[in-house]
Amino acid sequence: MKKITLKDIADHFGVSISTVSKAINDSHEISRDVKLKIRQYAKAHHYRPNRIALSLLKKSTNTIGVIVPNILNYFFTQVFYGIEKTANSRGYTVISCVSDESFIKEQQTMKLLSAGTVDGIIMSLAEQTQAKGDLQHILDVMENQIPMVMFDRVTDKVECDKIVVDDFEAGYKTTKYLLQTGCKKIAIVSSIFNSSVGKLRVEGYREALQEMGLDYDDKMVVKVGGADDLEILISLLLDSIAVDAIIALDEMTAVDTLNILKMKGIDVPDQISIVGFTNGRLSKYVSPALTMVSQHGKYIGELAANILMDRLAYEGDMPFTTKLVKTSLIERDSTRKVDKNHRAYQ
Amino acid sequence: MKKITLKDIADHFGVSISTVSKAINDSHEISRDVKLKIRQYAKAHHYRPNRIALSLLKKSTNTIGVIVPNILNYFFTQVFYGIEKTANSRGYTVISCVSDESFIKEQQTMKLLSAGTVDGIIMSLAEQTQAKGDLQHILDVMENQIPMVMFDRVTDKVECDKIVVDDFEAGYKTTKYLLQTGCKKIAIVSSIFNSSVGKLRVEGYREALQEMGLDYDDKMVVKVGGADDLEILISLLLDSIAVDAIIALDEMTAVDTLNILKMKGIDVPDQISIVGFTNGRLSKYVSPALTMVSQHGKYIGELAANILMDRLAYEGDMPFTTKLVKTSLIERDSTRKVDKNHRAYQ
DNA sequence: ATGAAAGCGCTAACAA
DNA sequence: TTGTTAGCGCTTTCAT
Repeated sequence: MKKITLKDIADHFGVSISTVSKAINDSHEISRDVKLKIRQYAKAHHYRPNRIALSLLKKSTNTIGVIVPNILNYFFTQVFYGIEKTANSRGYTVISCVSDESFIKEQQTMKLLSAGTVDGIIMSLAEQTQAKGDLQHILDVMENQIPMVMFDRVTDKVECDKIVVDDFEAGYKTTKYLLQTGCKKIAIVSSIFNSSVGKLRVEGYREALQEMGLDYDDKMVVKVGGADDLEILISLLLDSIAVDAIIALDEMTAVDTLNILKMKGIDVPDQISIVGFTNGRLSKYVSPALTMVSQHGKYIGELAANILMDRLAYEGDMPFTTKLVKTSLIERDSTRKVDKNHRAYQ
Repeated sequence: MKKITLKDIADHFGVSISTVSKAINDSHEISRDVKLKIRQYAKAHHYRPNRIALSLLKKSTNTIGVIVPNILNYFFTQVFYGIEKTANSRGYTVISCVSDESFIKEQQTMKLLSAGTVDGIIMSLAEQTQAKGDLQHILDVMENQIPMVMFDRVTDKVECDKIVVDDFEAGYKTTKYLLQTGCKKIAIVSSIFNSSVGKLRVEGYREALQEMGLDYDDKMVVKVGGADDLEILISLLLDSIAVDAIIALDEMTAVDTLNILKMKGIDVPDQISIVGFTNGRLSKYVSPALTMVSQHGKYIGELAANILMDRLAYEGDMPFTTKLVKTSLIERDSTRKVDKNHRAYQ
């Protein structure tokens, strides 16, 4: 059985296409019996109005496009999950694309999506794009009047709705927490030093140190690139400075760091505390279970989808908003307990 | 700037729409200079042909729909990643949907996708659908001439291309391996006893036992539902039988089981070996690192996408195929080393 | 070399 | 109550 259209039904009953259309849309203009037999026939033959034709006519696709940098990253998976669920519940379909942290792929994808395929876009910038700073492809989309929500990795150069994790506060809060547990020499291991997110966390860290009258030392911020050997970098760090805490800016690095320290016979958290970013699936299963910063990925996804769909539904203009989502520190066993006396001074 | 169409360009130059269309598509019918100025103008104004209009005309959307039961499950994330990458490289867009293991949601999603939105579908059945056994919605899609590839959780009731993990062999191989390491009392902990996948693994397990002349005991197969407390179920198991190996049918359960055994002061692997299914991100980070069965998710995704797109590109009919993808056992530290003498007998 | 017209599947204003 | 027509944006014959 081929796909059935209004025309097929019209021909079958010898009526006009518009009669069939009206009958199926339960118009009052159509007589009881005609309506009945047409609807019955349509149901029997699994008639479904062609969404493409509808989209062309209505100039709206009921579809939103999502571009995430890396779907294998649990944070983005969670965001995507939140988006999909929310969009779905409001009758939208989701086209999902992965930029794979590549500028070119992001650019191509934006072009594709802005060619009438989606009503709006939710995205987080690829690392390469952030490093490069070329955002023309995104500005083009905005000029095309396609509403967009950016989350997590955003940029000031584009005016649109944004949802950002309060990464500055997260860096600040985490550092403060470690200081409260009595740590003094806090290092950072970052695999995302090119992204806004990574930079903000480091700034928050810096602020917390400064507030306590501690010096910021560039050597304490270890940058790990794809090809680098984390073990060597950490060894170098530990050899030159008596570190007593490490903040890892992503989950994998946190776990890797933990394992490296364990291999070196260093006790966690007695000798060195570890806090990791992005509370995913790994952290609670390693031992000691890692204290982590949760970014509430699913919530961010829901929020992004709702903001976008609200804008799509709203006639007239809405000002752009930027929502700041706070992180939560999930205390587990890779950090010492907070020193009560010390805390009293805060 | 609003979205620009062929008509806008035609009006601007006082030519016909078809001239513009031809110019943009670099037709030889159009004169050098007209072509040049039109193309230039189009580029300057970011003209992009409307994909929806194209789809309607060509009766093909260059889009494939993917339905996975649970995107938070790393296996499915991997498959999705493979699909997205492959589809993209061949010029296809991916609409991704999550059934959330729900029959209703799967049904709705199928309807949506089959309304002309996609050229083909890749899917894995929701657990509820497998339990219920009602596949009408899927048969409808096939009747609508929409090519489909099912992977992992498939069904005999639908004729289409399929990719299945050789779960029988995986269960068999895993059991055999444990026997070779000297284990005799092997239990299974399953959270997916309703799915074809779960059943096949248990059958493979059974076969391996039988081959060695060992009895299959129903009590050795522990079924964990969502509300059940794994710890209690494992305690009950261990109290009644002197188990020396446990096969966990998903990664989370494997890790949970490991932690429960450790808490009970049971040594892994000396007292009890553990093998888990689906090699994800957790397994290698826990200690002892878990021996796991890898299902090659990304590869399955690539394969599914290629099979589907090959079929879409092919004129004339192709017979349906079912590919059986073998699993790999990744030996780590939660199992004993294979007993060489024992192996000699195999 | 350029344009007119038909048509993909559908809805909606307007006629009958 | 039913039908005719136009049009969403595009390509593709078939004139001109």
